[in-house]
Amino acid sequence: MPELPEVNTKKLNFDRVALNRKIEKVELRETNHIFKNISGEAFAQKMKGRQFTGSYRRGKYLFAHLDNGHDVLFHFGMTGEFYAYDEPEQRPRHERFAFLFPDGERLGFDCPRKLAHIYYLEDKDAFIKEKKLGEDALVISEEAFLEKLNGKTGTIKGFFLNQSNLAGMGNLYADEVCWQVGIHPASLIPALDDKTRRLLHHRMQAILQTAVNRRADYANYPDEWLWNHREKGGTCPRDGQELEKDKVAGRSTYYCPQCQELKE
DNA sequence: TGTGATGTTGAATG
DNA sequence: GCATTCAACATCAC
Repeated sequence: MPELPEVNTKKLNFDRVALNRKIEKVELRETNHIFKNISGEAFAQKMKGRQFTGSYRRGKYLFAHLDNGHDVLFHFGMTGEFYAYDEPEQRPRHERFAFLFPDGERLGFDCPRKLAHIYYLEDKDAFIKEKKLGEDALVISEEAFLEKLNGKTGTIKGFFLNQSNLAGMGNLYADEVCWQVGIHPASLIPALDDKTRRLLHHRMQAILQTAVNRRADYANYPDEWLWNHREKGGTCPRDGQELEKDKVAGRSTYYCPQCQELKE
């Protein structure tokens, strides 16, 4: 689930449930590997009595601002998810911890694969700098995008996946952008002309904005996108060719062998 | 039963 | 420093 549009939807849910409510306590379940720079117990201690006052999404990261000036950082990995519920028996199966509010409602953080990361940050800007996290893909200017591409020698897909270039693109949206622009995901950046580079930026933001507007609800993505055809035996919505599957930049990649040109 | 899955990181390699 | 590949993290679905 969690690329930029999916995380944006999680932010909406988080804001609706958690903002400006006193946190009675944090309930800890099995949290191995989840908390990165703090123990679960210390995290629970710090949360007690606090409130979230706002949140900020950058790429796939969600920074939740606390009333003491610090931030809780959520990264959802592959399977992280918020669930809000009122009754204990509604607790999701792989809940790692939950915020309990005074009226008894809970916001649980569920993560079967434990690939999520939670940080407690006293200085979120220092964290962003340290991680070299790029600008958010939805708002990065064309100029900054071109500047990031400048001098790179790898594949365009690898560029999209590296969060220090820009933040928020993941495997599925990267395939979608390449398909819509009509270039093979393994195309090498030096071989891309200026027009193609600008088109990549434009299509990327159009796709992400549409996905955000549709709340990352895949069933409502346009059928003329690659998205809902991106599977074994799927065919290209443009020309009906059977899609091919390969590994590019170490990740499963779908593309149309007929209408996506490999530039190298 | 084995394989791969929307992510990140670190190690090893070129 | 850059880019790539691999393994690890742990569980589920096909």
